[in-house]
Amino acid sequence: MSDAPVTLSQVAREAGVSLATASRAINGSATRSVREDLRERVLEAARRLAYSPDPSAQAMARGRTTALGLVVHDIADPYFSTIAAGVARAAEQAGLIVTLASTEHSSERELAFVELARRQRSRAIILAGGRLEPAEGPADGGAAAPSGDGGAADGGGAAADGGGGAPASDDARPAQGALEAALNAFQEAGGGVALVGQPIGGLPVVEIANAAGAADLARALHDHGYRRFAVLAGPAGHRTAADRTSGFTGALAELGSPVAPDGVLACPFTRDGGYSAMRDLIERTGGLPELVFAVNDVMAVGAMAAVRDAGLSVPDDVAVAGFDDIHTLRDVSPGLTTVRIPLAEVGELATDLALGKAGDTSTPVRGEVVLRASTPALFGKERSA
Amino acid sequence: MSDAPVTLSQVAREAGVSLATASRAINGSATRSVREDLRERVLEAARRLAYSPDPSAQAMARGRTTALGLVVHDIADPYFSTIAAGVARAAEQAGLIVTLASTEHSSERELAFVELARRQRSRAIILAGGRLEPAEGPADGGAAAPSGDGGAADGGGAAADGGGGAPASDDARPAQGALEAALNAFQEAGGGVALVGQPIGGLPVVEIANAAGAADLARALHDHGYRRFAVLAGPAGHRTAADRTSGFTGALAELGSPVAPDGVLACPFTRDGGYSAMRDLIERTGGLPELVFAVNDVMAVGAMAAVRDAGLSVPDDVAVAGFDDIHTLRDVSPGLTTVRIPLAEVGELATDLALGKAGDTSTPVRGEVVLRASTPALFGKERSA
DNA sequence: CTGTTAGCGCCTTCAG
DNA sequence: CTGAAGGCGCTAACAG
Repeated sequence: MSDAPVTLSQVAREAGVSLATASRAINGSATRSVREDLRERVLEAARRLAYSPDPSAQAMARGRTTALGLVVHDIADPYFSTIAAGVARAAEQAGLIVTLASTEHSSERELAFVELARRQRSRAIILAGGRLEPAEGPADGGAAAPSGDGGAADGGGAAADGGGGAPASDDARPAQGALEAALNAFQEAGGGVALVGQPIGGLPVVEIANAAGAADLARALHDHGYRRFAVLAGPAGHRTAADRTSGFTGALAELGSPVAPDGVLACPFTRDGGYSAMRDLIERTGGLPELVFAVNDVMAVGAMAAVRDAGLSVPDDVAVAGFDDIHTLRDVSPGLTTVRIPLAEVGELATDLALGKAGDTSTPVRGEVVLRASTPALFGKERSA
Repeated sequence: MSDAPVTLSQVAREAGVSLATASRAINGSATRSVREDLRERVLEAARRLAYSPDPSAQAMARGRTTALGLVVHDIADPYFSTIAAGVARAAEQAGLIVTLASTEHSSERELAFVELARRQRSRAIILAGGRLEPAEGPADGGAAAPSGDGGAADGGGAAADGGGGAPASDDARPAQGALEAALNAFQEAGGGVALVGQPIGGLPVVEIANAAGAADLARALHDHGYRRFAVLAGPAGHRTAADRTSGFTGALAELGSPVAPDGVLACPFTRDGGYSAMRDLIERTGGLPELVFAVNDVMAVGAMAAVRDAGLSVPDDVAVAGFDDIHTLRDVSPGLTTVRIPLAEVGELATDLALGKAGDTSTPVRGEVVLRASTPALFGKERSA
């Protein structure tokens, strides 16, 4: 069965019309219209021959592709893969092909992909995940903490959502600037852009109300009777982490239960980061706080593991809360209190935004506090100091 | 900053050579070679102008794209997203762009994507995820079981918005045949193909030793003293599920501890499937088995949730084991005994295979049994009958 | 309303 | 070894 791809001209010949007519019949030309019977004949011929247009040719002729670029830090991370699912769905609905780029946290790759998208004339590009401001490596605060079993070597294979922003420092600025420039160039070239997380320059962004969500969480926990908190705050310079941290501590300060300065621990945005930070907290003299808020679920799960490994219990010895409500983690035990972010919807929203189907700005996506067993209500009972 | 993409001819002009020479200098023509100084000049000009070829144009001129199609059932599923991470890495290394398709379990979409890949002249295509053998729908054994919190619906919500396709699928069988045909056509058209999971026709496949892994697991558990088992077997007709089930039960039969026929429960391949099947098992008269093997980790986690919701404990009342060793689930408590499949490597392997860099056939990927706290060794102690 | 004619950006025979 | 010319499949001005 030789299967040399069917071309439009073959369809035209089969239908007995000219190439142009066939083209117009198939993708309803905006300007010219085609007589009904002819169009029927063309469509019929196309169907018979199983014709399907060559995207590359169309792209070249039209000057723009049918591709939507999606760049994430790590597609294996549930945070990103859920967003990707939303993007995939919306893209398909829009008749676009999504090209995936998993940068593995390299901002160089990220930049390269944006440029690729531009010269490839992608219809739009979606950037999920934040950029770190300071140098790249130092974020890794503590040593990786292996869990009981020899886990797969995946050090960072955890959540690393959002995060970007610009700490007023002047170092490491170039990468950020280059990215912004590339994005702007892409946009000027007619491409749609959407960021997920925090803004860069004035580019369209699906903002996630990190601070507000964290503040809501703080208030809910305070209502539950918690007063002494600690925060596993993620790496310095990580915008998402910083927003969640400040939203949380800010709300508590207002409630009169401020978090002590040494109650805010910097650590990697990963499972291992949460694990080691929690371990440090446990080993510290002075006792545990009543509740530890990890700025994302994956870190929270790492923290819970650290608690268990220390022979302690969640929530009896310390309560734990996270952020994101990663679906795959829905059944950890005890159930993890968190702030649910509708990640798949965020992906769809970002797609619409990038495609200009959602206005220029989108309303920030607000999370919803989900209280579970990891943070039971405290009825007057106090914990050891 | 107007940024009309730089074309090759601009580079040629800048370098003072002809278009042809520029082309040859840049992508080292196989036949003709270019004088050193000229090539230098061209390369220099290209660099200065930040030239980068237009993939669409190249694709059209060369007759093949630089795209690698990856089609998975659901990119939000950690199983697939981990494979995707491997594919993304290998593809980047090979200089290919990966186009992602998340079919949401619709074999029509799957087929459509394969055909898209063909007419789009993708360099290669990777299909991950098992196809169902018999009919499609009946797999949905039990009703979806919501967990404590109102989680996102995850049960069967799949091909709901299938659009208005014509394909009146009588008995899903044709879909399988059509898929195979499409894949063959793609291959004959010069594209590389790689499947992940089980074979289809004689196509290249990265096989996962599901039966062997499950058998290893069964033996390990038997060594631990377990004798009475049940299996949450996934949907009927699901090849992967069936292989894992038969591997497990087969090994046990050999060991003299066969699983009773009614100890094998069909259910969806999802978290909710595992949950409801386990609930059924619990509500059944006759008591629980010592250990329940769910054919994948996500189901196992659902099963553990069901146990907890029934006021029982894992592993005190019943031990649970899964399959895959999903990284994100590494910290569930108690630690889940499972069979580790190096999913990211599988993705890389599949990419190499599809690109013809790994021979025609690959050796099956063998899993590794990982024993954790969900299946403690049984030292003579018996459980209620 | 339909057909003819240029290209899109690049690769690749062909001459020179 | 280099330059000129043709064509990939399709769309979009132009005629007719």
